[in-house]
Amino acid sequence: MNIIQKLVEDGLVTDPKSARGKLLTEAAHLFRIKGYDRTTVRDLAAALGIQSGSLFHHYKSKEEILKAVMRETIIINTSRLRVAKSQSESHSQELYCLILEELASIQGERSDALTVLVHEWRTLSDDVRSELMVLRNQYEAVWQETLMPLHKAGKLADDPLIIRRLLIGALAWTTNWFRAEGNLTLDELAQKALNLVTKQ
Amino acid sequence: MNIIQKLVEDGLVTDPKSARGKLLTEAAHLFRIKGYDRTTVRDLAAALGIQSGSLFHHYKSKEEILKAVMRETIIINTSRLRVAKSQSESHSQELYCLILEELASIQGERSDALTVLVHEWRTLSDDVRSELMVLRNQYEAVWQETLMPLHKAGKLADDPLIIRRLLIGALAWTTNWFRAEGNLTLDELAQKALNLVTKQ
DNA sequence: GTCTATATTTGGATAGAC
DNA sequence: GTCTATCCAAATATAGAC
Repeated sequence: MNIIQKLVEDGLVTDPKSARGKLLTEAAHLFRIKGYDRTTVRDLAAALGIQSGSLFHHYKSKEEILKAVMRETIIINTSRLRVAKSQSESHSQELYCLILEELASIQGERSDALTVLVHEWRTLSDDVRSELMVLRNQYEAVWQETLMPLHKAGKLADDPLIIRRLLIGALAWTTNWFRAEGNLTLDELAQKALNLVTKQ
Repeated sequence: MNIIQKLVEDGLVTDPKSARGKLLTEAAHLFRIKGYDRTTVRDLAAALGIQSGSLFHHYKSKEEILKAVMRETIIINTSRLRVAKSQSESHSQELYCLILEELASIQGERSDALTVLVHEWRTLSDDVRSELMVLRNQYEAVWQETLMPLHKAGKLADDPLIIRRLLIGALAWTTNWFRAEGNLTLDELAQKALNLVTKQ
């Protein structure tokens, strides 16, 4: 069974096939390409083929929609990281898997939601932001659990917190230039990023 | 004479002390902390101590203000890069200077405008974006003039285009975590970034 | 170069019917 | 769960006086 199906069954995320799920998918897409502020509730409703008033049956405000998009994205991606890691046999390989998985999330079919998460973070009200921060910290903890042992083994180019911070930016930015159709594959890119942060 | 004074005299940027210059400085600041879309012309006018209608004497639309902020930022920072490089005696040292200078721009007194440049790029209309792209390419050319010889000398961890792309993201992201008051200095951070992208 | 006053549009959100 | 109709607030931009 795939990750999302399991999370749906556990009641942690919305079923993408339900009305609410489609709303979130479409919202993520529009928020990504137009930006949250420039996406109107009328835009979103039109994309779903319904009237704007109908949206408020599902969420009580536009920000609630953004919050839901972000919350579910973090939950899904944290699960993806955990699964990706679990198949590894060494910490080095774990790190490669984490990098590849984060790149895949940024470039893949759920790229909309993850891009929105990065771009619209400051758009959130303080309350919502700190609520979501708890989840983000869990996501980052998965990285640190791999980076710290590597650092202790002397295999990291710098300390884990610095490495991760530089890596977040470098990987997130790929959304602005990497294209799957190009002559560089995702695996190759992940390998290049791994090379930069580990000692040879 | 400092860089900005020279650019003002050459008519390339607006004098920061003029009414228009103050407008741009304040706009950069508000666009950065609130985002372009959430900054209203009334916000901007209030911050300047004038009425909203008065803004349109200087620029004919809100987007023209954003465009001016970005245009001048790229011009100023391209000049800064060139000056920073010119003091170097080797390509390696040049690269260090470029990294440090870009970090300083992101963290320093002109950080507002540069942050806006990165964050609001997609906010621009297609026309304005391609107009500004010409200037951005000039900025990137300064980097490539240093990176390519280093690569030919076998001192770069990967090819110049990849290195620069990963570096852009890593450096831009520092705006989200680096604080000058912390125990890491900008020079140390620049050195760490340099270490990652060059072969030891 | 700034003010006042206002035109005009657009946005988020609500209420009640179906 | 969606529709229709609409309220209300907020936003960009304009016009003409000073």
